[in-house]
Amino acid sequence: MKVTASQIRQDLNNFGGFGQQGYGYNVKFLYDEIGNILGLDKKHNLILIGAGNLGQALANYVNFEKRGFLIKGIFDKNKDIHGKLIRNIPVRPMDEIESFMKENDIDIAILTIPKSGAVDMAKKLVSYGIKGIWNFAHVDLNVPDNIEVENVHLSESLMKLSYNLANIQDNR
Amino acid sequence: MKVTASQIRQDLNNFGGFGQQGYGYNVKFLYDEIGNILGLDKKHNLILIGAGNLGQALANYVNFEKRGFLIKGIFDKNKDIHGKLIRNIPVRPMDEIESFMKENDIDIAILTIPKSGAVDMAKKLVSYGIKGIWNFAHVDLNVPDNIEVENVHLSESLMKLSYNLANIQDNR
DNA sequence: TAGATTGTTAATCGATTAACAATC
DNA sequence: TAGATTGTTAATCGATTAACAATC
Repeated sequence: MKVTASQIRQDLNNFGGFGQQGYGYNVKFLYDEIGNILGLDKKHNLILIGAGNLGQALANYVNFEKRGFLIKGIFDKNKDIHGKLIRNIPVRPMDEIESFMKENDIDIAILTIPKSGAVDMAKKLVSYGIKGIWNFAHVDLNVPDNIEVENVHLSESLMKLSYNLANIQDNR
Repeated sequence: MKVTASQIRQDLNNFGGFGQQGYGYNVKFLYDEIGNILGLDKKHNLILIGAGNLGQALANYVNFEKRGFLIKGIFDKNKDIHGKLIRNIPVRPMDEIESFMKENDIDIAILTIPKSGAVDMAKKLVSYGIKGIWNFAHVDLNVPDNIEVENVHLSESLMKLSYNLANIQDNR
């Protein structure tokens, strides 16, 4: 993973001591402890905004559920797919988001809509009481400090690959 | 963007001077120069390995083409979708990858297959002469130093969001 | 006791920030 | 000339690495 032993010990020590000097780490225990540090012991109810290819891909990804991230509702502005089931969850119209959030104790929204509508949607979600946004739209959202935004900017990732490809001979 | 003016000037200075003291930056010129630094002036031919929801989402994303990343071939192991057109590109069986790569001057592969097959596929791609891999499988690939790998590990991203949500009150 | 491994302090390195010179 | 803005050097900060103590 290109991390030194020293780095791992330092990192772990920010959260406490999880091993035994001279003996080692209990891998299962350490794994669970890291999960707790990351907050994976807590359950989250999510909604998915935007049921395009990317949204559907995320909805179908089972491993998130294993980690306690439960997709409760799916919303899209396209009328043609309203009622369509994705992993047994019906696609709902956008104007039901507010009531759905209140009834289902939602704290995270996955944003997989085009960037044109993303900033406005983020504002609305905040006003409805969202706590975190997993943002796949290619824009930076402007939200209050107490709302967590985690960006997945795929175009930036691809440009990083591009840069590294163009500069291989310099690096190595 | 939570970057200071000083930081931007330092960063740009690693590549040269793009502005005029006392006057400012020519935005269009700077934008193009940054594109050149990132290697966006170069064209790349890509193949997509794995035509599931995520693969299809990426194939349908037009903006990559604008930046010079052209998806030339799509491959999947599922026979049922062989021949299916995604943005006018037919899905091909996996065993055609090698010959296709040679005939079409491919330098980047997008890996959107389950992690079980990803490590082996990466090895094969390297042996076929791939230069870069955009890896969406939830594993770390082990490839030679001169091959660029750019990882998009969505589960890590979600865990970061989880951690930040669990620790908001501490941070702010 | 010797070897191995984690915890913790100190040294080193690199990135960010601040300050100021150069220039329009 | 005054104000504004970039380029560049120096100071500060934080993260990585190295060294060693503690412990099995």
